[in-house]
Formats: sequence, structure tokens, C-alpha cells
Amino acid sequence: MARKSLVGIVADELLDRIIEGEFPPGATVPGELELSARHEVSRMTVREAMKTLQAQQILSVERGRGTFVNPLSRWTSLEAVLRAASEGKNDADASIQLIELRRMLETGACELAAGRISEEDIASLFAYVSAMKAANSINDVAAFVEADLGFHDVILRASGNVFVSVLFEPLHRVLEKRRAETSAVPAIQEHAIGHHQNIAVALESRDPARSRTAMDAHMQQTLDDLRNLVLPAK
Amino acid sequence: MARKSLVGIVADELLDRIIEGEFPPGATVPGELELSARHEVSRMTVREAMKTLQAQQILSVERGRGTFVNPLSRWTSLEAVLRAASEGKNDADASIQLIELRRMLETGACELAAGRISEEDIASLFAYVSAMKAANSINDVAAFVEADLGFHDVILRASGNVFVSVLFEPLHRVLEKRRAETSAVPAIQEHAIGHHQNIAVALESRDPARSRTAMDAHMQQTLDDLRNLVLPAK
DNA sequence: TAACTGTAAGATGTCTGACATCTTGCATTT
DNA sequence: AAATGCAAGATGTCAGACATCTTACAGTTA
Repeated sequence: MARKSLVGIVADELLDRIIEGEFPPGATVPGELELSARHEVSRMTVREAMKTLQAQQILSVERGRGTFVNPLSRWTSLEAVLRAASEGKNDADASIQLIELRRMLETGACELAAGRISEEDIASLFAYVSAMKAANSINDVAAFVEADLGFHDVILRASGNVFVSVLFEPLHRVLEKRRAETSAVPAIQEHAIGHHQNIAVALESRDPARSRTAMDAHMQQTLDDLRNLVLPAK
Repeated sequence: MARKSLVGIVADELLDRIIEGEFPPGATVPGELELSARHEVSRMTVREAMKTLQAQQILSVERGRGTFVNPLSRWTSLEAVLRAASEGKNDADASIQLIELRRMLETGACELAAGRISEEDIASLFAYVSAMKAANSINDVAAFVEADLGFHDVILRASGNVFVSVLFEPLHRVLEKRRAETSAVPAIQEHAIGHHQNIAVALESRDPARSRTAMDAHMQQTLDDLRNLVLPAK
């Protein structure tokens, strides 16, 4: 992510200082003039940087008094929270918590989708499974990941719930890199194919409980694979 | 009371115009000079307003070309998406989708919490249930809602998953008003007390499946109450 | 002494005008 | 017809100025 603008740089560095604990929740951050001196940029640039953090509820401003750091629980940016959560500590823990979150949303969406999914979407699910098998047989990791993502995306959309997609999107970006690592292991690819097949069949039966269970099994497998095959490699 | 900053006003109005379809996804919004003329504010004010929308991934900027509207699926602000979702349609549908989302997160958090919750947290759960009973007997709606919220908050924190709280916070704000309406109905209060009691007992047993089921029943009841008692009143 | 008041300092909010840089279309030149 | 150059329009950044709000503190008054 090539953030080039000065505003982006200033915002990033200020967020880093917050995350490192230099400005704990409730404290004020330095004034606009002080920051503009420190970064050797104009006050307007600092203001715009602050605005981006305000929009994510990381900072709140009280005119005449100063700019304050909000508690982490109020932040609305998943990426910022992720940065904070992986700071210094083992990011293994953060990885696992992200999967837990993904599990909630995906199993829930799958359960909803069972009652709402269209014939076309079911057909495309099976098409994605075939694509995964084909990619697996010729060792094409990129194609495998693409089919995998497409499969899950169909289910999220089929859930008919806009908000699920919205919350899932940043999660998706965050997990993308780790997903590529995971899918590079052949054994995991085979696990995944079986699970996706089961999920597609369950959704075809339009049984919510069964669909949920199938997705849950897949998520459990993903969690196990992460713990056993990916994290130890670090 | 409507004394918002100029930046906030401009950002709000621009978002409204986007939501109303004046600038569909992929289109450019008017340039900074044009907007500053329209709103009779300076260009810097417009820039700061745009920055807040950029930070929420509602707009993306390409230097030298213009500022473009992102598809709704990329927006990271639950509140903005809610505004878009309730636009023109009956917001009953949006209400129900929000509860569906809440259900995913709360049942998931409850399942996780079963394996991690401390003795103190269990004790405070029962204390909140007692507080709900007391508030119910003296008809104190505000106290009832407060105990209700406290109860759920304990579980979310006990889940040990930071990200759940982060995603839940905006959802919480959005649902807050409707929750007050719901809890004003005596019959619903009694439903809720029973369900909360069951959840606390289930968590005390530290059985994840049972805890999940208990929370799920509560969410189902909430959904039914919303459909039967709150939405028809409009 | 206690309460009130005015002022100054420091913070954010907004405006004006200017210059820099990037993209694109179009006229000019080859 | 192709390559070049330039102007227009967009965003990025800067500088300085004034307005308004909050707070602390000193001075005034009852």
C-alpha cells in the first residue's frame, strides 16, 4: 500500500504513536501547531490527517480544549484495531481472533443463505468447487485462492444481508495474505475442497441448520490448519 | 442543537446526494471548487469534508483526475450503509437485517465466552439479572435498559475477542433507540428476564453449545418482538 | 473571605490566495 | 498520420490571518 501523500504519512505516524501507547485513551494528542512543526508540514496537512483519524472514531475533538484519543473499543476501523492488537504481542493471537470473527459471520451468513439462495448461485457454487479441483490438480495456487474467495463471496451475497458484506469486507482484506499462505499447502487444499463440496450440497438442500454446520466444520478446519501448519512455521 | 461544524454539514449533504443516487458508484463527485461555491464555504472546508468520506472508503481520490464514489460494498461505515439501506425503502427490512447481524455476533461471542468467562463476570451477570427484575417491578424502563446493556456487554468482553467489540459498537449505537422502544413493553421485559437468566445459567455451566443456544433463543425472541410489537406500531 | 468578572493564552474552526503536480484532451508540429 | 507540446482542470500542499471556544488566573466587588 503505497501511501504517498503527506497527509497519509502524518496520519500513519500519529496512529503509530497512539498504538505504541504514547497517547493513551483519554489523553490529548499534541496540538496542530506542534505536530506541523514536528513533521515539517503545514497546519492544514495536519488537520486533514487528523480528520481521517476522527472519521474512524480514533480521535475526538473538543473545540477550544484539544483533540483526545478514544478508547480502542470505540474505533470503527478494523484495520486500525488490528494494528493495535498485533502491536508487540504475538500476532498469532490476533490471527486466531480474526478467524473466530470470520467464523461468526460466515456461519451466520450461510445459515441465512440456505433459505434465500437462488438456483443460479447454487450452480455457481458447484462451478467454483470444480474450479478448485482443477486448480489443485495443476498446482495453480492463485487460481485456487480465487475460486475459494469467489465461493465464499457468493454465500455472503446470497445471505441477503447488506451489513454482513460491509463488515466482512475489511476482514477479507486483512485475511487475504494469510489465506494465500494457507492455500499453498497441498494438504489444506484437499481439506478445503471436501468442505466446500459439503457446503454446496448442504445449501442445495436448503436446510439452514445443516448449512450452518457444514460451514462451521470448514471454519474449524481452517482454524486447525492455521494453528498446526501455518503459525508454527514462523 | 443543530450547530454542527461546516465540515460536518458539507460531508453530510454530499453523502446524502450520493445516497440519493445523484452520484452512483464509479461516478465522480463535483470538484472542490464547485462544491465550495455551492455551499459557500472555502475550498479547505470542502477538502476536510471529503477527507472524512475518504476515510470511510465512501470516496476514493485520484490525483489530477477527480474524486470517485466507491460501490457500497466497500464502505466501512456501518452508519453510512444504514442510511443508504433505509433510503426510500421501509426501514423495517434494515431493522431486521441489523438484528440478524447482531445475532451472529452475540451468539458467537456467547459461545466463545463459555470457555473463557471468569467467576467475577458470571457473578455480575446474575447481578444484572437481579437488577432487571428490580427495575421491572418498579417500572423503571431506563434502569432496565441499562442492566440489559450491561449484561450483554459483559458477555462481549468475556468472549476475549477484541474485534467482536469493535464491530459491535456501531451496531450498538444504531440499535440503541429501538432497544428503548422494545424494552418499554412490559411483556417484552418479562420475556427478556427469563432469557437472560437462562443465558447466565448456561454460561455458568461453561457449556459452549448450551450457551450459544440460550443466546440464540434470546435473539429469536428479540426478532419476534420486533416484528410483532414494535414494527406494526409504525 | 467568597463570588464575580475580565482578560490573556492556547486550542480548534474557517477563510483567502497562492503555487505545485498530476492527468487529459487538443492543437501544433513534424 | 504520428509525435509533441501545452493549456485546462483536478487534487496536494503551503502560508498567514482572523474567529470562536475553553480554561486559568488575576483583579474587582459584595
